[in-house]
Amino acid sequence: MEPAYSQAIAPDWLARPSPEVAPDLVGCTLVRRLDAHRTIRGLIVETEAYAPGDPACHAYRRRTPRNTVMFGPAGMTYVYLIYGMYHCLNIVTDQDGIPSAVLIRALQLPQVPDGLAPGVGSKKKTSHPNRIAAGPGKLCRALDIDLSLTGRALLTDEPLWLEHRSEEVCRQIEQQRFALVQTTRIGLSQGTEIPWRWYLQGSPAVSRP
DNA sequence: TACGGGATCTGT
DNA sequence: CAGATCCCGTAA
Repeated sequence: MEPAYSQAIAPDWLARPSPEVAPDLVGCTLVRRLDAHRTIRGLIVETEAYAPGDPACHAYRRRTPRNTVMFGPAGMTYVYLIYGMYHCLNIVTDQDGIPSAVLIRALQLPQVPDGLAPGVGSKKKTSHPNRIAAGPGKLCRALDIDLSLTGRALLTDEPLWLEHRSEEVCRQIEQQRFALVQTTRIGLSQGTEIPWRWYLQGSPAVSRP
């Protein structure tokens, strides 16, 4: 039988302003279906919000071919290429017509996905298992996410979907065993003062504590 | 059509 | 702290 947490998060739950959704997504699970036999689950431990009026948002100026999915309804993926070599995964949020998204910045993986990490250009040392998805680019490399996965619905018959916090994670956050920390976002040249980054304090997978 | 910057990561 | 590496937004 299906465990309760295998139900995908519904688009309605994501149809709120991204600065509300981003902290709520911390502690939720991102699921990557690679093929019929392989599924990767990662605990979301770090997110950032991007919203209208925000100079760091890709949709700040206007609608373009790249950012057009951000203008659509919540519950879709928005993947883009950065620095010619890394991909970043966003969750589209808020009402249809309001361009906003949540960047998934880091995952805590239960185990190293077989044959995927640490990527094509493998290094001498294998990085710490808990840091294979510690950062938006590393996360996409670990889960084999590229531009072909942009504009996809987050549903269980799709390559990617989200699941709500487990009872255990809820308990740990409520009891403040995990503190949800709010800070400024990383890697920006504009909007650097807006505190729209959240992470689980104490998680070894956070990109920059 | 041309140009240059970017929500990153790694090794020095 | 520099380099890799390429898509895409902007200007011309």
